[in-house]
Amino acid sequence: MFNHEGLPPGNFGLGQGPMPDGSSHYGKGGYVGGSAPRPSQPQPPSQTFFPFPSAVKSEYSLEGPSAPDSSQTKGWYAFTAPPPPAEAGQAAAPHNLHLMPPKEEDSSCASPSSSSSGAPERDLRETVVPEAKYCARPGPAYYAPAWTGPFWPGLGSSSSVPSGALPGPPLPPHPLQALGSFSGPRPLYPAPLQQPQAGLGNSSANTSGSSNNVSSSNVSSSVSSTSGSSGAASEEGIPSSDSGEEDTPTSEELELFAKELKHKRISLGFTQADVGMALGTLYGKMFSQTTICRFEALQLSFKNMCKLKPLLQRWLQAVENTDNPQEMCSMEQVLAQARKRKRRTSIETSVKGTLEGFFRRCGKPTPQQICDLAEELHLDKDVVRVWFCNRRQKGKRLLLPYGEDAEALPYELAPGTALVLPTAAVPQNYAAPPPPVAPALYMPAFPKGEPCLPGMPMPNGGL
DNA sequence: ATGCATGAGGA
DNA sequence: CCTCATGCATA
Repeated sequence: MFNHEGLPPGNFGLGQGPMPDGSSHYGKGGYVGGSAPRPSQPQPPSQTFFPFPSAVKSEYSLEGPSAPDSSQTKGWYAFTAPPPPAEAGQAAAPHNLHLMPPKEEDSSCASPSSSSSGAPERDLRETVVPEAKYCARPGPAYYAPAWTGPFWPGLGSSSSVPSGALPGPPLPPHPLQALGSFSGPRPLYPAPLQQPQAGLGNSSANTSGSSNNVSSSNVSSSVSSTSGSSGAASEEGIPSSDSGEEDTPTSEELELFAKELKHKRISLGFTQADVGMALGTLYGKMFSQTTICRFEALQLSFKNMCKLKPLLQRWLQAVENTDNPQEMCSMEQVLAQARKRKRRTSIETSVKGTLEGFFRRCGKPTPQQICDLAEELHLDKDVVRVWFCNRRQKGKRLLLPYGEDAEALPYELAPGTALVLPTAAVPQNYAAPPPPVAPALYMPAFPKGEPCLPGMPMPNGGL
């Protein structure tokens, strides 16, 4: 049963790739272990590597019910000691999973027998943009710290960071010089609004109105919390380069802004991570490269885009008004939360195909179905559940043209109509409907798309 | 750039 | 348990 013949395609060459034996990437030397690119010699202070407190043990003992499959990763990051990959069994990779429908009935949602077929989801993604744009950064930003609050290195200024709550260690002064690669060090930080960066609790912005309002003496830039209902309150102290609407911008405006942002960012030689950190200095709320990336690619929810836009807008202005924008971002994240995070599971392509197939038929499987599916696929139930959550989330992002009539795009398509999800790096244009990109069909058209289970609430309606 | 994960908040 | 915002880790 375990024919794990197929190594996940694509984990070779890539420098940091996982082990070629397909045994997933657990080992990876561990960060502590030292295989990590620890700068042994003087290096730009970019990547500060912090030693993980050996104390951090995973309280998550893996051992789940399932044996380590090539595809799963049950382990939690135990920084201390990467358990030997029980490769032996290697099991998994149930290629021929017949994914039986849940014992009981349901032929409704299962039986994608034909599925497996490699269904290369987006693995063969086209654009592997060689990030030439990512300038001067030696490497990926490791560990974006949980935004530990604003920190303005050089700025002796008032930066009265309301750090009252900042538990984190004081950030060491940064040798910005390293950035020399850029123009040159110089004081900057235009106007660090030091706002009571409230919400340190990550939930800050979610549904409820975010509380990021930058209230500083001068600019009361409003981080319009478009999110909630509030929205009001914003004012425009900021003459944004392009549309400075603080309130719900239109899709086009967002799109435009995203482009502008990206363009300027690149022009100035900043990485997305830089920008994310810069936001931290300006607002106290830092964002990861991921988020910035998604913003630029318009891959966030409309609401989210609206929320972030003001922040980014302000950043743009800041860099534009300063002599040395470079420094605006020069900070390094210094530490990370050595938190235990479940190791990222690497789901095999074939398995993904199966999941995808299932998803087509049923975007919202019942817990039971999830269980069954998990069993079939030899995956953890949670992994499957999360997969569906993420898939749904992705589906929304991709299918919804933002704004209004989004409900017209149900997940389930006409039977037989293989949905060509614009999965790839299709920058979903907010305004214009994304052009039919290369047909990235993952699965052969399915036999039939039956509705999910009887009581299955299809997501579309409830969007 | 994107896949999988986490966690707050909401039923 | 879901949605949503977000991020680490990876490709």
